[in-house]
Amino acid sequence: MKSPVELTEAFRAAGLKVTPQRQLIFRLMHDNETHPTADSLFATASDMMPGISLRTVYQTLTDLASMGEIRMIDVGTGAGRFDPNTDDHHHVVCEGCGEVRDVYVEGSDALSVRGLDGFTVSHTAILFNGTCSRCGRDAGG
Amino acid sequence: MKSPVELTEAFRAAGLKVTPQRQLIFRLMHDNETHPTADSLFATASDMMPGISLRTVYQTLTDLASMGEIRMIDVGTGAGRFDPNTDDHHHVVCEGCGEVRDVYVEGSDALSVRGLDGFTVSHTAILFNGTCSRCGRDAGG
DNA sequence: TGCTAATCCGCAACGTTTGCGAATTGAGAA
DNA sequence: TTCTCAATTCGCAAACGTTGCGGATTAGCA
Repeated sequence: MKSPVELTEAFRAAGLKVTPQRQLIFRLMHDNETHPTADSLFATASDMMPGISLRTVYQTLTDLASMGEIRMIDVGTGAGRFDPNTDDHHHVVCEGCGEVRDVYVEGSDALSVRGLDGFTVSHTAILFNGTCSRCGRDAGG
Repeated sequence: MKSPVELTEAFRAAGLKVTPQRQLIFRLMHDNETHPTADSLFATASDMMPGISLRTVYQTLTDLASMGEIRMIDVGTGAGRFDPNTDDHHHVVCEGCGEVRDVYVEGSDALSVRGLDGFTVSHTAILFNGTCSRCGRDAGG
């Protein structure tokens, strides 16, 4: 995603206003590799700006996503995650703690796929499920 | 998944009872390639057995899943889907009508993956998003 | 036939997300 | 700077999918 300064310009150019709430979310999402949920981002934002509403967090995240600056991802843990990394990549989620990390996959063009007849594929997502080093250690594995 | 008759044996062997409601769901799920949601299965079941509850449908699907007879899949369309196909396979979902079809992928062993360090991967899911032939035609594509 | 644990089912509750509307505010124009 | 108006904020309620609870019922075995 763009930097907070660039996002400010982009929002104004799109006829959207730049509010203190939005600027805070710009900063909290920039270079954020934790794949936060709307709620966890809301918790962090609330510490820095008491009174900000969850509704506004959702609103701004939706705006950023529709501008292509972030991506909403679904890793099957209930709540959606938001990812400022818009490069072509995939994800691994820890079944223990829910941590999500970016995964880069190459060579998928060489896959042999059967069953897509009639479908025009617009997007492919690979989701790895597993256990992170911390949870694997804690579980005595 | 096993046949309704085999499931009857398996349930009893596991100390679970075989009720008319469960037998109906066994039949409705057997060879079912529509990847139904709990609610759509409930609608079909209600036609054949008025009075059956959504709660029982969920319960039985959960039981079947924990016995490994079906799989619960999340294709990002809100409600979970249930799949009696327990072979190693993946899915494609139509962004227009929500239809889900099985997809078989070979050669994934040859993928070059970066970012899984520290993770013990237990399951990998590939989800294709796209448009089915019907929806593509309707959209004038 | 009788016993007992398993099941059924309706209801309420949960977590996530969105619609609504009144009050507020950003940002360009005057 | 002040004005103006559309965009935004925010709390509330509701939608959605799913699960917990508990009393009434029932399958399955002796």
